[in-house]
Amino acid sequence: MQISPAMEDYLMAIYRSQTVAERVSTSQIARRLGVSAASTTAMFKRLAEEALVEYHEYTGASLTAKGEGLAASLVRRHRLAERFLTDVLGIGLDQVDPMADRMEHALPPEVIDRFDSILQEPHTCPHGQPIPDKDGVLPDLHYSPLASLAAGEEATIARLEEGDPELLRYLVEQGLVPGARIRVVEKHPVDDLITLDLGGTSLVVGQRVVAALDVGDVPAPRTPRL
Amino acid sequence: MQISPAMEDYLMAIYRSQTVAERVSTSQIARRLGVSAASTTAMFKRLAEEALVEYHEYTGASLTAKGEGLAASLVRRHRLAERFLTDVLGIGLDQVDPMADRMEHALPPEVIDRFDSILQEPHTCPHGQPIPDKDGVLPDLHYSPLASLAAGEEATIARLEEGDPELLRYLVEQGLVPGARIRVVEKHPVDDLITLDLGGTSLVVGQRVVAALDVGDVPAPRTPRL
DNA sequence: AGTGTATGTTAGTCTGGACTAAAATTATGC
DNA sequence: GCATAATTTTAGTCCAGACTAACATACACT
Repeated sequence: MQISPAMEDYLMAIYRSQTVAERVSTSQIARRLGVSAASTTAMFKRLAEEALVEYHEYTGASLTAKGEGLAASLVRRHRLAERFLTDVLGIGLDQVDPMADRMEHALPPEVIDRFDSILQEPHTCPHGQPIPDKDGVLPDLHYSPLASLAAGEEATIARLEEGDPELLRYLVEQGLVPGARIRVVEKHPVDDLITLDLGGTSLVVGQRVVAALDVGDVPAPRTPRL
Repeated sequence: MQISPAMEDYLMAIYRSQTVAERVSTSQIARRLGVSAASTTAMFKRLAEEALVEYHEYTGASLTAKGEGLAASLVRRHRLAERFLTDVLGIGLDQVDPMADRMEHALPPEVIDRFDSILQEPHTCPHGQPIPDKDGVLPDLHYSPLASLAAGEEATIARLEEGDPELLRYLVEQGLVPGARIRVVEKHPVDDLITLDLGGTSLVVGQRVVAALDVGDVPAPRTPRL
């Protein structure tokens, strides 16, 4: 059978929800995709028929090797599309995720390959999420959470969580994007907030909003070669 | 109501079939889209409900002003996508039409606008078909059919018919693409064939296969500005 | 261990877009 | 001008993918 766009959406959602071969629940995926739990159950069954997931009633599903390979290539496609949108077309970081959601199902493999080489084989999307390589292997990026930094420490922003579009728009507006250099001014353990200095301006954010990278390997956009 | 991808396909097909406000028949569109006549009838009705076409039973449909405007923007999107695929990604002329068919429904307006400016507002697709401008107005390109040339005359290829993928592949392989300079060696009126000289090699083609341009305005690919 | 709440699944429905087969209409050939 | 051919429309079906409402299971707490 053919893999439909809907099946691709579910596969990606499972891939992104599942940490090291854990089962993923119906409601988790339903929430992530904005879909009813009943629809998710139905799709879990279809995916199980295709041997893309292993599904056990009432206890969730996990990707098979086949499913994981496919999902990795779909995530790769999505993240390369995002990189292309920002780096080549100059579209804002806060706009590319929904655009890539729309576009990804329609991008032929040849186009993805061209994106990859034009962008010089990037290993992160513009938000800092890792891009699986052609064999589905994720680069390991050893980021530290912002919460792990002590007051006074400096770091380079490496990744933003993609969950909340509203929040993302705000962070981009404030300049808190991958590559930005920050310094921790103060930590507020009680309410889980943290005060940052960002090139002179000061900013208060949640400790889980961004991930910091404390080594020199900044995933900044490179100039595409054409 | 929303315009679905299927509706877009039908609108484009009608737009491309209809010469100056003529009615277009059910079977014409069915053939073009590879779909049954019954499906086309059903869609004509849906489009009529949206005031995108004027539909009269048994005698066909024609685009309304609203439908024509929308169709023009869809054709624009398709042809700009093709130009992008050839000029920026370096994909072969004979492969881009089906790719653009897949991609077009998923390309947001912002992306189309970026394509347009990166490509420096091209007025033809890579096959030489005109690209409507933002107001839906087609550039008039005054090409002469190949059949109109006499033996000995020279011309620049301006357009290829997109109908037959197999034929298109062959022509591209032979180098008979927009921008190529040719000379008519001999005309065979009986079997409707014509012998061309193409930079030293000789080639026999049908008289309606390509359109020739006898002025200097060659729609060659330009270097994209980035 | 039993019971209440969370979460999951089943059953039944809807919609868009395709199909085939049969009926209706228009076009064509003699 | 009428019979037949071609085209178009209708009627009925199917499938994917969503939904809601009702039922089933699992988990958590006393």
